[in-house]
Amino acid sequence: MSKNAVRIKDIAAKANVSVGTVDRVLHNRGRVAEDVRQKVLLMMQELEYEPNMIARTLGSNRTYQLAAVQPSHTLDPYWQAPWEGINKAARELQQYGVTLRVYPYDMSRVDSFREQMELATQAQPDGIVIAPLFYRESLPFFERWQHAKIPYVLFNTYITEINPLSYVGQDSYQSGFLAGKLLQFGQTQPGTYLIAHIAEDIANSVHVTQKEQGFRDYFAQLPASQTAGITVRSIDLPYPTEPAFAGRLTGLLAQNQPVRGIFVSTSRAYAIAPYLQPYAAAIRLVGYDLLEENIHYLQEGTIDFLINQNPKEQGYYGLYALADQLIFKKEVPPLKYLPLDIIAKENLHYYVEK
Amino acid sequence: MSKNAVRIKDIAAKANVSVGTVDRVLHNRGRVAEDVRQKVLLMMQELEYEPNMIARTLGSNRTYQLAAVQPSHTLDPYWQAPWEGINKAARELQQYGVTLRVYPYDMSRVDSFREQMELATQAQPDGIVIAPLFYRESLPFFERWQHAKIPYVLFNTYITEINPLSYVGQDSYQSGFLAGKLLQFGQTQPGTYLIAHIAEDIANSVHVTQKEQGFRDYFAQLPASQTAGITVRSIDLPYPTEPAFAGRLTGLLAQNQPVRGIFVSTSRAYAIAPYLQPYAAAIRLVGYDLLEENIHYLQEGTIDFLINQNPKEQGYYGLYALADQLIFKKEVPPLKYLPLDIIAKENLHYYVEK
DNA sequence: TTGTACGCGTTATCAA
DNA sequence: TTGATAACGCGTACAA
Repeated sequence: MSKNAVRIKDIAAKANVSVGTVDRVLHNRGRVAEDVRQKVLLMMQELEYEPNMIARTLGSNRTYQLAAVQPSHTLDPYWQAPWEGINKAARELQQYGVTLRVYPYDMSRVDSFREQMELATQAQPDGIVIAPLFYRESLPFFERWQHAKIPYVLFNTYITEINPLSYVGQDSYQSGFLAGKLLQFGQTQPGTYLIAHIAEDIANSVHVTQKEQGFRDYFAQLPASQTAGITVRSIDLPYPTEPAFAGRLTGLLAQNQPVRGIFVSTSRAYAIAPYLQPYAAAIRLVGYDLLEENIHYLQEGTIDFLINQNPKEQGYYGLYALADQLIFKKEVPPLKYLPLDIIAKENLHYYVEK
Repeated sequence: MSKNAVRIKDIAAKANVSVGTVDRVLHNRGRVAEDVRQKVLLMMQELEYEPNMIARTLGSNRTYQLAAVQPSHTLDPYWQAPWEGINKAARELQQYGVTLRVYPYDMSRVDSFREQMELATQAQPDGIVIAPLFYRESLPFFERWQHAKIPYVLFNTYITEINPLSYVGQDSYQSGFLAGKLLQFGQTQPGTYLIAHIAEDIANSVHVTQKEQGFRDYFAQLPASQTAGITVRSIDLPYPTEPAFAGRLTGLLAQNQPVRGIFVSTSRAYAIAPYLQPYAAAIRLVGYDLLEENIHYLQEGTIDFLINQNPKEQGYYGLYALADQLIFKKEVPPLKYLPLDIIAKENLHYYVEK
């Protein structure tokens, strides 16, 4: 052991009290005379006491029930990754007495969300990680948790006006900005750049709005010499399976001013890719996330870049934020932005491996 | 605690022996009858015993002296990051009894390398992480370590023909390939693409050779329609401070066939950037690593992309590989490629923050 | 308000 | 070749 490990016992000796007393001031359990308290506190500072977390978790038989609320990973492929990240963290934290319960909801049904949130709340966990895709429906639960002093961590979707322990995720605005660069970079011809929202309820999704803002701001900040003849448009598309989808899309592509690039604001770039194949490299396509379908079109060349939001890491660090707070008593940053990885065909395999 | 945690005591009871005996078979300490040994082993399997690492490290007062050998972070800015990563890991591992000693060498002096390697070896550490920039001079030490059964982990620079516990770093070939894409992407005009080696002893550096190979292969795999009129050349430049440097470089830029892009094979893109400023965006520049000088030119626009080799993570995971082997008895993958992050002005701030 | 003693799961020592 | 038993540092009843 690091030779100079200061123990609770050392403080007790130096302060002429018992280890029980030191323990009480250490955890503010009360029942200790003020003057004694001060003396112990002083000794702790002098000796630079650092609690031994190993011994602490071994000694206390405390367990921590953590809850995770996210869209079902069996219903939507994107949510597989966060689910894995959360479970990976849970396995690592098992030896610290952590048990995890996941509450998956159907992201196409608000009532499913509310139902799972209610279940998670009823279980009275010691902490909650949540991807709050439904804005309005989330708020009342946050209030209840705040009142019950249950720490909760947001991931994937940021919601202002509330005070989570932490938010773990990507900076949507910056990712939109970056998408703009990837579409326009090296292109000199005039034409149209599209941002496509596929089956999104934009009004209820801060997320997508921020991406669009970033995307538009990229073009706005370009020098005038480069923006001449360039149009930026946003389009709303229905679910890819709807009959209207194909018609709407091909209509857009057949317009007078040629389309130079399309930025898909969600992970559904694969739905657009087949329609771009006839245009070969003439229309750039940038989207999000390493779904199997996206990977396919990236390798094939129709999708030029994918922006990876590190979904697995989002889940992983989300749960760890709770552990840092509850178990390790570390300071938890209120905001943890994960890097936006730019993935091209050539560096793809690094990401699919892990 | 996970209620059904099987303890050494449970095995002892089920096998009708004492915990001492179980401990002996668990660690192959010998001094135990073969039939008893088999019985205990069987019980362990039946109960699916998983050792409690927390209790183990608390009980054993073992300490682990680890050594790190890398170029001095005060002499070359690149090595600041790995140094930080190693130290971060060391801090986290402190409570597991890990102490770290760093042996920095002057990367411009072979004798300094040999000297520090000798010191590290003399200290008889329990494990070593090393960035072996000097190929030939490393080999004899690896042999000594192998003989002394000291596990060692390579990072940053891969050396074949030896058997380290693990290599942590980037895939040089792929990064060269990727650099090719970033230079050529979206460019249609004919011209020259350069790969510049600045003050590199290429013969003794597998590293750089692999980068060049990847770079050339990128252009080789392009469809013929895109490679017409394209030349790929490699150039060796002296130290940026040498008088010959500027002359050589400006001579290259003034040639008949216009230069479309330059790929700098090391972290010294900043040395070339000033000479490209007159050409504005006409010549793309791609390099490695987030050094302060590189960041400056990236923000300013002269450098288009930087490939980040995750140097901090290299150090961090390098040390952790040793800990996983020695302390946590986890399986250590022989190869851990870190992602090649593509960094543009727009996503820069994620990387400088962390 | 304070101190004592035992338990957490494992390692390590020493006696049998 | 075995089995008790005291550490490891801390939490926590319970007694004083």
